Amino acid sequence: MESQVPDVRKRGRPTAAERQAREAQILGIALGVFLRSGFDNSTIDELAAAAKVTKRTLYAYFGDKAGLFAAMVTDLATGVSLDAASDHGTLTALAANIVYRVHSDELVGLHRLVIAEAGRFPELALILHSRGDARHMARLAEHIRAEAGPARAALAEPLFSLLLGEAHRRRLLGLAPAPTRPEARAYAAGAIALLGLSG
Amino acid sequence: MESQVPDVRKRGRPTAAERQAREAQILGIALGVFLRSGFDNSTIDELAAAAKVTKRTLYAYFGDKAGLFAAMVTDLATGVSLDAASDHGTLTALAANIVYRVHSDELVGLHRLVIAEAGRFPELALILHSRGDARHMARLAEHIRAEAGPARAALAEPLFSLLLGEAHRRRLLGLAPAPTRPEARAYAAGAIALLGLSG
DNA sequence: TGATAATGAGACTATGCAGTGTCATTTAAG
DNA sequence: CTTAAATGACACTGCATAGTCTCATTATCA
Repeated sequence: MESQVPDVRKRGRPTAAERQAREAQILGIALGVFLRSGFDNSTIDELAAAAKVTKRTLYAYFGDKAGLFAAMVTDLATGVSLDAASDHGTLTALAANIVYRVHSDELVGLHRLVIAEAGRFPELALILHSRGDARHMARLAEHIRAEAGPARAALAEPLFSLLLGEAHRRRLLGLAPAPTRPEARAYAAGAIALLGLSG
Repeated sequence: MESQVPDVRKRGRPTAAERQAREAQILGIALGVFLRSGFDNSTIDELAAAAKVTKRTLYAYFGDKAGLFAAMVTDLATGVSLDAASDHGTLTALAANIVYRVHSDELVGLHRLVIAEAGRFPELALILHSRGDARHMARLAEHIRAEAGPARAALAEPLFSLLLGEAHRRRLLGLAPAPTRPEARAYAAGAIALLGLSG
């Protein structure tokens, strides 16, 4: 799975751009490792090997294991909020998109990690929530305001809860696979209808 | 916190009843330890000390650390379903009760533990879900059938999702304290009204 | 009353792993 | 061209901890 990582193992001083790129690549790979094994069961050696980097470099970049983990979560949470910038279309389309993303293996895994380590890294929990759930609800509120009037904007939160729903709890527990696009669409439409937001 | 544990440290062969009682007591104490520190960060020595028992006894009872953890979750999940047997009153009362329990420190912590270890102990996730969420939804469905007709029994699942809602996600992330009884009641009433199940 | 199951106490082993130190090597920067 | 930053390679230390072993002791059960 890590075999397609370009082995740019090099010596000598890298340029600023190279260094930044390398850091980003390490974070991406660390995500994969942490998702597979969790924080405690991922070893520094494992992380270094997967990223094709030596331990020394990891420590130089991130200080320690916790630092690497924090950097990874922060980076990913930021990315999550960014890529959600595709903000056109109907409420239903937006909702379907949110369902699809929030139930994805990647985001469910990230949630699992942060929930598991919420005691050790409380600030990461806050970051994840504010850049994830809170953002999604804000965008839902905007769309509801536009399509159904400002009076109903308060329905954004319950709608979001329905978009996650029982299915998301099962996802967190590892009891169900990620939904397909059509399934996500249907799920979203059902939730919207239930709250009388269809028309 | 563990100081009120009766120090029944004894030698010699216990009666069958004593042994069973001791086992139950160990499981209860193990829950507390695991909730505080998580699975990986709880040590066998810590668990043994808290339960006022030697390591030997723990290994004799549960085989290994994972066995102790599994026994604890199973035991607690069973207890959860049992104590929910107070099954009278209105739908609103039932819902308020569910909200209160599901958002409690104990159950939230248990969920956190099982979510964190879902990879290592998938069967525990299933146990927790079937004896927790699934049971709650079934009881909601019964009450809805009785109060609003069988046609609306399908609303049990979305209702349950609303009863957890954003608040529960914040609980899992450690971002909010457990609700008080009145807060739970208000929360439940709001969800029920939203789905038009009030009258 | 004897045989033995069960436990306490705690030393002991084995292992895994975070984090550091050393040295050589390469290359960006000035 | 010179200097020093950055990295690879990897040995090494130190610690935490899961699980085992030994021995003495007590109480149950037949």
